[in-house]
Amino acid sequence: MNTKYIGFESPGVTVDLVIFTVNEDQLKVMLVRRAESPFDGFWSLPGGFLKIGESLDAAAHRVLCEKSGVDDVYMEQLYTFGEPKRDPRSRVITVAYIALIPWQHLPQPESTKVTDLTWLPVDHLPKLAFDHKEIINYAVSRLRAKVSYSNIVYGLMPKQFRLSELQSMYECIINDKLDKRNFRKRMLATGLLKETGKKDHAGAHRPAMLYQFKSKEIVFF
Amino acid sequence: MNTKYIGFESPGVTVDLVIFTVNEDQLKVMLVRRAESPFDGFWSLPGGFLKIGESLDAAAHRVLCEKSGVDDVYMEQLYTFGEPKRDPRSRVITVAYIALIPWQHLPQPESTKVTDLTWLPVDHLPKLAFDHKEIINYAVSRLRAKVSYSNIVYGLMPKQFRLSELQSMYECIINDKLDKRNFRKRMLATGLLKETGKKDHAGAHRPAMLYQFKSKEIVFF
DNA sequence: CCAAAAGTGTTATTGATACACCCATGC
DNA sequence: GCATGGGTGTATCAATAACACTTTTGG
Repeated sequence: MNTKYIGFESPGVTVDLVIFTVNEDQLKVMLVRRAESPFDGFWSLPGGFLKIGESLDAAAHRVLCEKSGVDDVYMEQLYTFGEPKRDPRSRVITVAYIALIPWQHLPQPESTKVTDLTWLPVDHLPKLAFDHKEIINYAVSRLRAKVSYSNIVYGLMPKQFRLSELQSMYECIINDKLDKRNFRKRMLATGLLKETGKKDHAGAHRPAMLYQFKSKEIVFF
Repeated sequence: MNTKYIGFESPGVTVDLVIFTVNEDQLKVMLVRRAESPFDGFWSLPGGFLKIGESLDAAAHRVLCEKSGVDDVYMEQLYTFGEPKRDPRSRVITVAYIALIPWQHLPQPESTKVTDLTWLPVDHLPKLAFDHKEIINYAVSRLRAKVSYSNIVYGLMPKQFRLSELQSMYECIINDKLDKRNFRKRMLATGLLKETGKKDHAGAHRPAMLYQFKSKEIVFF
């Protein structure tokens, strides 16, 4: 207890992560199964208590690595949720973060029988622990908004990709179809992409040029 | 101390307010003088510890009322700052809020000898307590950005105003001149304003039509 | 040779910008 | 009657949106 501030008993402080990926043309979020009361057995956001001496960003990175096995992804603070009753046990405020991971970069894509971790489409979520659905909804709206005025999708793309893959990434997130020619024009006009020179023969048809982002920087349009 | 979470000693949690107003064609922020160590005598943001049972928004409103004497103003959560050493005494994380108050609505506009409260232009701040200058800079950049894609200036205008006053409000915030005809065209095109029918004879010359916002709602363009 | 995704330009519309003069009032 | 801020319209430019066919490859 923080003895310097008598009368202001400190709430617990956690970080919770809304980790997005896109797979099977769906925007999905990572959830972990709770193994204790309250909300025993419910899906919840990955999170944890802030450690003394640890910055908020560091705590978020720690949780990210623990649960996803990856680091070096796009992450930003989302919002801080502090309703008094959001945790029925005691006062806990949580600093929520958004993280983006390309599906291809995940160590174990849906493999093995990890039943305590899953990826669910954001538009069909079951009942979740605490106020986590509210947090996810807010994160989704932030992501959807930001996609339209920044190159934040960068965080969800693999190193190299076809323009058609980039387009369907946008389409998954905003849940709408885009015109192919206008999309390509706009993307190339940003100057943020470069051709790799390589072509992708993976599809069963005409090979596509592979592109990559010139830099990791997220810029606003 | 939160006995349920042994090993995760809780940091203190505060809210800090970046309260903006515009006066003398300058964007200003409210500062209060600290009367204790650390940073004794320095200017700092109004703030306070979160009380048990109090939501973050409620705490922010409480501080707002205490310091400004007004309620019912535009307020939004800004960001949560939690660097381990931001308070040299002990671990404190702070949830920062932005609030906007029309200068005309302030109870005591620079009156009396309140030497422990002041309004300073955001572009010429002295050294402040803690990381408060960083918080203000972030708040200013958020406000400047938001002005360009929302009607957030609503929060800084009195009930009724001339279009020229609205324009100079924009100009103060973005620190740039705007074209009068284009500005009026754009503002009226939003459909958010209505004429009051009244004319303002306060100036020494041709009276101006007074306008007001149709609703308190903040909308994005 | 056929199915499927890759790739490519032009036109129309809309919104943003630049710009200068007359008007109404208080003094 | 004059100084001052109030009030107005048009032409240009830039960005966005709509739209369909040919090309290349794998099988």
